Amino acid sequence: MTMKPAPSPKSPYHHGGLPAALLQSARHLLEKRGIGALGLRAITRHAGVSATAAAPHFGNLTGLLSTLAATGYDELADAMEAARTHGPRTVGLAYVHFALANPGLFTLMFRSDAIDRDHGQLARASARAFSCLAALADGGRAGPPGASSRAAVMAGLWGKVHGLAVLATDGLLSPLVGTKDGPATLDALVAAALR
Amino acid sequence: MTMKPAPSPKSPYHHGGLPAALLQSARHLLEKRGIGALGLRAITRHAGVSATAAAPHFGNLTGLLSTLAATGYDELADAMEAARTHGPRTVGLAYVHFALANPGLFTLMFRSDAIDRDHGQLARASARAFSCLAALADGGRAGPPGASSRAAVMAGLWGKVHGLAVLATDGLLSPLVGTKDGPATLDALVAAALR
DNA sequence: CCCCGATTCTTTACACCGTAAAGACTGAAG
DNA sequence: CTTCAGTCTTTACGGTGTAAAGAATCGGGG
Repeated sequence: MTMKPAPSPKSPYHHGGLPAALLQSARHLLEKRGIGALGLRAITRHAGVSATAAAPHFGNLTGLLSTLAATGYDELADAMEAARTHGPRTVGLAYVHFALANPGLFTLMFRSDAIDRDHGQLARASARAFSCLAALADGGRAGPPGASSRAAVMAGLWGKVHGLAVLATDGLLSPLVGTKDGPATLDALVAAALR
Repeated sequence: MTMKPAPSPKSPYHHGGLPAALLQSARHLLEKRGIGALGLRAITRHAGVSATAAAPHFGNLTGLLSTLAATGYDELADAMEAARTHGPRTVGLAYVHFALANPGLFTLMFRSDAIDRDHGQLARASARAFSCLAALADGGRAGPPGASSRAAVMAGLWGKVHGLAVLATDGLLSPLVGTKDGPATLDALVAAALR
């Protein structure tokens, strides 16, 4: 086996880590200039390669963005699993915190017209993230008095958490912070709403 | 005052109701072919005018889409106000029902990178729709034992309703219907989750 | 060692997009 | 009748995603 030769930045051919570099450039543009700046030409330009250099690795723009969204779902699942050790109530907070920490990526992960939900890597990663929520819903289900179906409590929990995340990242919750007798920060508002 | 001459479809100039016709074409394309098909050229082509005919009325594509989104917020506010007479609990259902009945329009209404939230007509209409939810949150607030702040119950209610609407229109809730002992239809799932 | 196929990356080209600019046409007011 | 403001068309420009063909490089089998 040959040691990886620490990609020399001078050679124009065989970049060495182009896929990772493109994903990094895409994520950088996504968070710095918004989702509207996520063009194939902008990404490749930022990575210093020609406009069609992504095709051998990702096929087309949708493939690249789907792979990027997959890494987002992986990170989200990791965050939720880590939060589960701090008690089940904190995993909803972890969901919203991930969205607020990576607003562009979170938005991309739910842009069904920009990504391909059948993309292998993306399908696997999103299934893992969603199963975290399902496990949480099962755990939080009380005895038989409520008698809500598994699907209903899952939808209710996911809906509330996801809605708060979407509204918060879109800035639509900001008018509610700082109001009289209300929470002073977005985090506090979300935490209070999740009770 | 002169009677409006019932726009003759033969004269190429002075269409008569171009703004309304363009909005109708846009909405048609939006629901039939998805939000990705909402291009200025596609809309004007469908309306039978040249590609730049929308500029005098809407300025640019963002202006047209913002106006379309404004009509969506108006319809949503109407639906919620109508539902309020059937008891406060049904207005959340009205929110989700509107999203499911007009998935493309609902998606557009929250695409902050495709519309201009400062657009006059849009800002007015969305403020009206959001104030309906605020009123609902105020009405549903129980006595002092809960002691949740106004902002917190507003965020919780809006978040849950909006999250269910978004997940449902994106098809992410469909895998939950028809499961063992679960609701058989999307509507039933949403209604159960909103309890 | 050499060569050859597979892979990576570049250049070129094409169709499409949003929209700025300038011209043709129309309705109405003076 | 004249004029003017508003409407719609044509043309043109820079931008996009990506298909196609060529140059450069790597890896493995003679």
